[in-house]
Amino acid sequence: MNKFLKEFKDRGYFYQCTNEKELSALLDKNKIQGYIGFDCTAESLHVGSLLQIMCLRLLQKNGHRPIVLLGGGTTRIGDPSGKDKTRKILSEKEIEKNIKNIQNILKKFLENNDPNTKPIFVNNYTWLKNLNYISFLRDIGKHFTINRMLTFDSVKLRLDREQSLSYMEFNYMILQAYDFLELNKKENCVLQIGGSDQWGNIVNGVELIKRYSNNQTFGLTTPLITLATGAKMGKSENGAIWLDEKYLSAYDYWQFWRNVDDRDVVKFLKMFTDIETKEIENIKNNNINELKILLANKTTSMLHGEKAANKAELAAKEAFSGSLLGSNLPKVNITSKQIDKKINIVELILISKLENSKSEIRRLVKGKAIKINNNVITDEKFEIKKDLFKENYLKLSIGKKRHIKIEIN
RNA sequence: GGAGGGGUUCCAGAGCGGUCAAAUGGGGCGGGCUGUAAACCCGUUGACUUCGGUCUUCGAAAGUUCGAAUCUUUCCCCCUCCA
Repeated sequence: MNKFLKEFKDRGYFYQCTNEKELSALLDKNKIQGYIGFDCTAESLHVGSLLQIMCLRLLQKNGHRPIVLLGGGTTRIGDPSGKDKTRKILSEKEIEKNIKNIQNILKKFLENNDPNTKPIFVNNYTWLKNLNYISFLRDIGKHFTINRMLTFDSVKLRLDREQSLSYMEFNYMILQAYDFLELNKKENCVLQIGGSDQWGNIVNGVELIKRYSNNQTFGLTTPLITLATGAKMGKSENGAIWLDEKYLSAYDYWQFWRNVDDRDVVKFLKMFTDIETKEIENIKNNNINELKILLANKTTSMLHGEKAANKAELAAKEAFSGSLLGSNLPKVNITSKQIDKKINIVELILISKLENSKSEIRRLVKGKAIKINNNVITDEKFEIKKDLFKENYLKLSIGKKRHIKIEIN
């Protein structure tokens, strides 16, 4: 089997392929262009997209060129795959903003200087916006039969549940197929990778290209990743695990990986780090907590840089060891004036923005969840005095996992 | 187009004139145990509070009533069955 495909499987990325044998042969013979499309509905990507990104990196690692397709056009329509309801349609401005943001994140993972594997970023709006309805129907539409389209899950499931599917959404798969055709023509792209829910859309593209230009192309899908607990990956207690520092700090990102379920650690090392699979086999019986730290360091370095990862690790050590005060923790500033006004613990937490409900903070105090410099605060009227600040800052903790540094300036 | 059923707090789902800030389960949060894991146990889960209470919530608006999530009217939205 081809080296890329083998690793693709070893790492747990593989779910389905349109023609594995021939794809393997092609990859042995040529360096190719492969693409993944990213939806631009959200303002940023979260870990749910990380597997797709890793696929592109693997492609790159094997000397092939990744193409990132940003769905500026298709996001204006909305993919019905896996959705019960029509999504709200975003404004042009929002989509443009999202594209920029998402592209910046992807660059962190894919940008390099090798002319052969340097990623190509394209926005399908550039070709979709100019389509002429009549000629599109004649050239492209004639290759699709309604009979077949109705059998695809994205359509079938909606119809089975008698949930309405607009004509606009119904066309989504045709547009995605057309994207593939366009990339095949323009960039000689012969492979589309996507999540398992994209299978129907991908197959449509492969078939369209076959009929339209008689070129052979391939589709490859990745499985839906579920956590050991059965939950979908990507959400945490505090919301989505964003890949954008603006929405989730490097420290919190590191914490997300540090806190994965024991049963998921090795799987995630394979999926989300560049550590060679052989190496992972060798170390997989090491201390589980060491492995989690390794996972957190690797994933965080990849996204936020090694420096940020090291800092997060150090901060975590300080936060959880209990002895040090945690100078590397995320910090919130407070003015000397604010303290002179005699603020209490509730107000301090409000300032820290860790919580924004006084009732909730009072509840936490009652539950012995609040600590200042590792000492439990039991009185909600506890006054914040200057002598609590050692070397200009104090450590504020909520529960076992949330720690920050409050600094006077 | 005809006939029914329904919209309740993060989700599912009970309540069907006062005892309802609203059962129960899930999820979340906190505590305990531990390893920043899992499992388990306990507490908590609208906001504000001088901890006495106060204010805002049960699709939207108006009304009946001393009192409404609960009754009436109109409107909006969903679902099921028939055509």
